[in-house]
Amino acid sequence: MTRKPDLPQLLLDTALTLFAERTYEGTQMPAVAQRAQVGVGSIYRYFPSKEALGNAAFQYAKRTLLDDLTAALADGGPVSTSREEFALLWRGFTRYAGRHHAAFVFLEHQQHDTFLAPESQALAAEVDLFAADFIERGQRSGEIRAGDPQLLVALAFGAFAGLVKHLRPGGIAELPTEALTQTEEAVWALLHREATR
Amino acid sequence: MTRKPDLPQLLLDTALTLFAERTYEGTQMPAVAQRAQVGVGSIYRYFPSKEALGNAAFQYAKRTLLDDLTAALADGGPVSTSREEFALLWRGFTRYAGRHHAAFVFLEHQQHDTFLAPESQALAAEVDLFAADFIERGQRSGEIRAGDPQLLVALAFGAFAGLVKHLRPGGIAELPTEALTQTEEAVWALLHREATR
Amino acid sequence: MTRKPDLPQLLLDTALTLFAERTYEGTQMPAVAQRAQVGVGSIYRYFPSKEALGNAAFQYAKRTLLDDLTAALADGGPVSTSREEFALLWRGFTRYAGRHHAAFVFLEHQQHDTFLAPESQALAAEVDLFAADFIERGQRSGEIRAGDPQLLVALAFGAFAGLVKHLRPGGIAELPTEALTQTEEAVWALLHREATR
Amino acid sequence: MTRKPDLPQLLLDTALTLFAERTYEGTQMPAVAQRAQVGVGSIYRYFPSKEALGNAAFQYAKRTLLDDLTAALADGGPVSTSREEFALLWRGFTRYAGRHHAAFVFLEHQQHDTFLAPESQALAAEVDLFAADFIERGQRSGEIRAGDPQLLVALAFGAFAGLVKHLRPGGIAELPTEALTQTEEAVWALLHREATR
DNA sequence: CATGAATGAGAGTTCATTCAT
DNA sequence: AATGAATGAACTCTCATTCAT
Repeated sequence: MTRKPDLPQLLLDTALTLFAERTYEGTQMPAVAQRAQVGVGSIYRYFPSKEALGNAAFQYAKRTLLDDLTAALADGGPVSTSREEFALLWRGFTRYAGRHHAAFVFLEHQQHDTFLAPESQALAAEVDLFAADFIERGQRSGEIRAGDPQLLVALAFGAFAGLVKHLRPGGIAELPTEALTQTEEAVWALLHREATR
Repeated sequence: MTRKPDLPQLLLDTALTLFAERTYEGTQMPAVAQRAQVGVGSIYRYFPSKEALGNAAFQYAKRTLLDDLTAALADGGPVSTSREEFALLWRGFTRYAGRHHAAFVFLEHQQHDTFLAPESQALAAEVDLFAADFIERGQRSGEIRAGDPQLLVALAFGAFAGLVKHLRPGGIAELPTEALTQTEEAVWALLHREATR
Repeated sequence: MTRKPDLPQLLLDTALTLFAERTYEGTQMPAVAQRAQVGVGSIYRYFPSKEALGNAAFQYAKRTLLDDLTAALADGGPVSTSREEFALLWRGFTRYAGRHHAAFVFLEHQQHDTFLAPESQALAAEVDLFAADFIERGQRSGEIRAGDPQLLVALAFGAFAGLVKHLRPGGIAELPTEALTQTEEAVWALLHREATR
Repeated sequence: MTRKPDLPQLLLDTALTLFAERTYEGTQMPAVAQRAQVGVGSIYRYFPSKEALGNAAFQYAKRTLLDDLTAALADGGPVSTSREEFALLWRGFTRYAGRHHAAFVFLEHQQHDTFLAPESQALAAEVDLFAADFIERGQRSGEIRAGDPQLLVALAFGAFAGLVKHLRPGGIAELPTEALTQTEEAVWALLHREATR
């Protein structure tokens, strides 16, 4: 009975959706199975435990985000300013939040410490470093304001998360292009070096 | 046997701490009891259910935040610009995040829908309206950039939340004053009307 | 604060009422206290445990029944036939069921074994013996049909219990006199020696 | 892991046994599970709650009784007198009380109001109506004494219940045939129209 | 391979009982 | 003597995990 072409992936997606909706701890394995139209036992063929499923989902979400951001930079061709690079990253973010809404929401849940394995945490750090690198380069070129790069990442990322949370449940797709552009500029202002007031 | 001077309050604080640490769903009633040095049954004398405790904690957190923000404005004396008002609000926020760290972290958890009663949601909306009002006035005076006020609130609030999350577990108290000022300016830039780029 | 003239008795009555309404096991000590307008602790001043209260209530109910039956016989003056004696007993029963409705209902609950002390069981047996004695005398005089006296008691008592149960919640007081007389005759027919058919 | 051929039925039987022994409220779910040699969780696969189990058991008991009575009448062939019909009903009762002793005892517990759903109560009424119909026909033919049919049912049913209660724990099986016949006649006398005294 | 009935540790909740006031 | 807040064992119910089919 080979019904599912890629069961592990289906399970990951389903889990992500439910985790986003009701939290990791608030999601039951039978619920995942039911939503995926699969028997409970089948989950355990691919993931040894709920914790493993949670970590796999988390890692999948983070990795996909990293891929989308990297791809956004690569596809955008060479850029000469941080503002231009930011535009590409912004596109990467919005694309990711649009296409993997549940994944993004899940990543933004503040509390993963209960089940996150060191490996997952390392991956999370990788994304942060990727963003911090962008900040640092911008600071060196004078385009981005001074300060702890990680802190600036946290601010910008937090603002973007606030945006997505605010738009829920429709997701970022619902926002008109104009408003999205305005928002992009606001977040860039957060990073941009400029005498304010 | 009235040992605890104010058990309901103690329970609220304890619950908030644990909710911040491990999520509402990840927190067990016995754990709350143990942390509060109380028997499990005692919780149920004051809160009819875990859900009730969760809502009470949420409302307490939101109300306290609203109070701190209101107080910050009132104590700051009359202000003539949005920037000045923002400074007062910023102080209100940092004070709140410093003193009620767990409460702030809990409020920033993205997923409360599983247990939040309408009453709690109404209170949450109240805080949003309070902030939106500040934005609208700033927009009318030309100091704050155009756009949906609620969305701008979401951005600024999200940035601040990102900051607090980043600083965990030490909390905002650990941040040097200078860095805090820089951060304040960055978030203001997010809101401030000014041609960027 | 001497508010209650006879607290133990009040508690017994209250307990009996609740036991009748919701079973011994279904009745909580706080519920008894509340109904009696007393603090929980006060019950424990007079009854060391719920079990003790249950037994005391049971014994009180049985003893009262025995008293009422005995009194009915004594007050009725000397009787010469079993039928006459039965009439007196019937009056005793109806009076008891009318005045101590809760007590009667409680006694008729089939399952007391979970909490009944040997002492209480002995008292129950005493009532049975009292009734069996009446049967035996009637059998010797030829007025009451042959058979195990205890079994006949069970039948007659069961019929009466069925009556009271049927009349609930109004109790036996609601039954018109005529119907009550008919019922008395039916139960007597159950005992009376006569070739049926 | 389908070990039990018919787990729901097994659980119903087990529950009935324990309810008869120690009351609905006095019976704990783990006790049911243990007696049925099953894990606690398994009960909840078939009955959503203790209350549901209680109602299912009650309904099963009542329905079985109704079936046995109906069958007794059907199997007995056509009858011409109420006395003959009563004999068949009596056989139905004794058979039921013999084979489903626990069920019968449970049904005779006076207090089911705490957990009985309207549906269960309706079923109970159905049995009463069945019996009342027999009474009414007998009254019309002049064989059964005058009076409220339901009340007469209550009397006769109560007497039979008293019998079963008296015979516990051996049950009706222990009673010698002769005594059983005598009892049948006594209960018939309760119903039969005849000048008593 | 996939399934879902079965399990039992553990979560939420109740309640008999105690004891400081 | 009376009270009722406090307690925790025990109860009802849930759910991650297993395994016979």
